Amino acid sequence: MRRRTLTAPLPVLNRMLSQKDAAMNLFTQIRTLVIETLNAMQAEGALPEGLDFANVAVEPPRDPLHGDMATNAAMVLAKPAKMKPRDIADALATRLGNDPRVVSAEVAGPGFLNLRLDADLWHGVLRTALKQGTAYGRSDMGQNKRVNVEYVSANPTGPMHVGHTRGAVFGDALASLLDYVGYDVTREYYINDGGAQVDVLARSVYLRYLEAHGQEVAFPEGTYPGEYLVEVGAALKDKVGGAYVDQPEEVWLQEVRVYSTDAMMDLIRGDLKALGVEMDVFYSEKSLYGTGRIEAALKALDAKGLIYRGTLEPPKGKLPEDWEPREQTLFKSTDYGDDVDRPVQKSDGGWTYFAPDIAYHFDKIERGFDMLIDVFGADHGGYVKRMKAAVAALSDNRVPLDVKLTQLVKLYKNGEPFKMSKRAGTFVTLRDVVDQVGRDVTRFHMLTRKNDAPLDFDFDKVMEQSKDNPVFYVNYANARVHSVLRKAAEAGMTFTDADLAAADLSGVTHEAELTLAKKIAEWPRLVEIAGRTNEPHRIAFYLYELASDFHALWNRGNDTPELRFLQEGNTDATSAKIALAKATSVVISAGLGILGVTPAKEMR
RNA sequence: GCACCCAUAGCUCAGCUGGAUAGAGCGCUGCCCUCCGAAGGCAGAGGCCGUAGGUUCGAAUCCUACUGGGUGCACCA
Repeated sequence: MRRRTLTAPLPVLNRMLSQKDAAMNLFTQIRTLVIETLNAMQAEGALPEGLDFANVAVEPPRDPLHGDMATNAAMVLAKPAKMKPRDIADALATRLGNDPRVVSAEVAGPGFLNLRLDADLWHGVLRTALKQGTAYGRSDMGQNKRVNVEYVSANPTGPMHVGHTRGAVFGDALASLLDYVGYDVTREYYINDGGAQVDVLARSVYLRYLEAHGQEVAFPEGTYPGEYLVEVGAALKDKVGGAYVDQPEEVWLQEVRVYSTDAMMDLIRGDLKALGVEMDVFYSEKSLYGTGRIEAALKALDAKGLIYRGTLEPPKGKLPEDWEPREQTLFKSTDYGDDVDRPVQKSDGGWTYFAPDIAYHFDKIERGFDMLIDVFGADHGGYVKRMKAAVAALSDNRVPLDVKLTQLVKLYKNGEPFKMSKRAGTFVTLRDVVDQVGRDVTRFHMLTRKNDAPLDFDFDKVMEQSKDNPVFYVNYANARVHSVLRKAAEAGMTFTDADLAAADLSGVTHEAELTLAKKIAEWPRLVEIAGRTNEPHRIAFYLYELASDFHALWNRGNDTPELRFLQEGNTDATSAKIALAKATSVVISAGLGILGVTPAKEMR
């Protein structure tokens, strides 16, 4: 059966190869062809038995002049097969050349095999994109595994600021990306409402409450003087009247804590909404206290012999002033790759912040997730190892935890650094950013950099309508497609995607057109790479390249009328050209959808 | 002192589970356009991928050691 694939007619081949790969990813299709051919070669004795084809790759060549796709098969197999790479490559080339999809197969360099593919394959890609719409590129790579993406998790002590914004956008895009490649994704926010910072919040709100009662108040060190608490204090006054005035903390602290965190979470939910982020779960840290959850998690670790009483060595090189040896309850995280064991209980018997975090991740494991992802700010980098250790220990290495760190956002205004200072009140919040530049621009721009690289955000530049601005450039490409569709309709030509998918595309042959089609063919592959690496920024970069190829073709139309999408008075030719344009738009829409950006149909 | 992240063109950055002559934008140089297919186009110069070793048929990519930057380092979250 496998050998027959070499001589089977094209439609049969396509059907056979497409079943598993859903026919969407041309690269995996061709890779399958290569593997099948290698199998056939083994059966014929042209290759020794027992070779591992896992490292055989089919990739786009760096230089398009080399062809459409390249495979490293000969080089990877040369050693285990005890053959010369050229010999394998030659034999493989001859056989692949017999496949109707392969126009030419040439050996190059040290043993690369460069393939040129029949133009109809690229046309097929366009048809697939038009038929499947924004589902084109979806993958079953995730096998419906359940993944929990925890992101934002800002302390409920104030509005979200720019740093949170990046984490929110990144986490949200990552979650969408994973959904797109076939994971069952839960978006989750961990509310840090259990620690001492909530007491600080409560006291700050209390001061605003007194202020609402006409008292003169001062905000000592260690309280939050932010204006945003004024209305919370006033609202508290409306609720309880003068009940807490001049009362000791025992009377009001618990109540005000709850009241304040609720108010802050309302604020944060509003911020998230403004950014278009919708969480599936808000998980309260506080809910872990006094419910036995923390104790249960630590007991699970204890059962594995990972909890003990001990005294840590002082950190070398930089001894804290008030250092003194202290016996604590420790988690033996060094068994799982951490540098030192970590305390879970303070000397006064209370939990450290790490304890509820362990319990929280234990809870995620118990909820049955196959994979966990935490998105933290880069300043929490030192926390990664212990968290991974805890998850590894609690799940017996079954549940992988990937921690993604987001680097700083540096703000600029017209090229000048924009200094932030909480004291001076120039504290830039998520709302400031979204209100000024809009949700889409914010989201896209936040993803134009790898998560662990610092990001420049210039309020003016991100709004610029020019090629220099990726947000604009990508949207502009999409707008141009829709402009063509509108113009075509004015000229009496309207096309549904089904019309376009059924159109005769044999006229789409120009190099600039095929370049664009090939870029569209790369989309499913790119998505899988981005999904595998948990790197949504790759989507943004790809979209920029796709837009660039589209604009290049568009510009060619200025000099070469045959390359214009709109061919006056020629419905057939126009439908083929527009199929290409619309397929581009489909991919842009799919990509922007993952990033959480609304594709623009026109520029204003 | 230790750990983690980073180091690629003058600047800001991409670079796929290791692949061919390392890419993009800005800036620079030259040419073209100033046409609503508009918010420019085309071309060119520009690189010891921080340094030194190692693994490999093959390294910007993996390993080791350095150098330089960022972050974090017991009872704060």
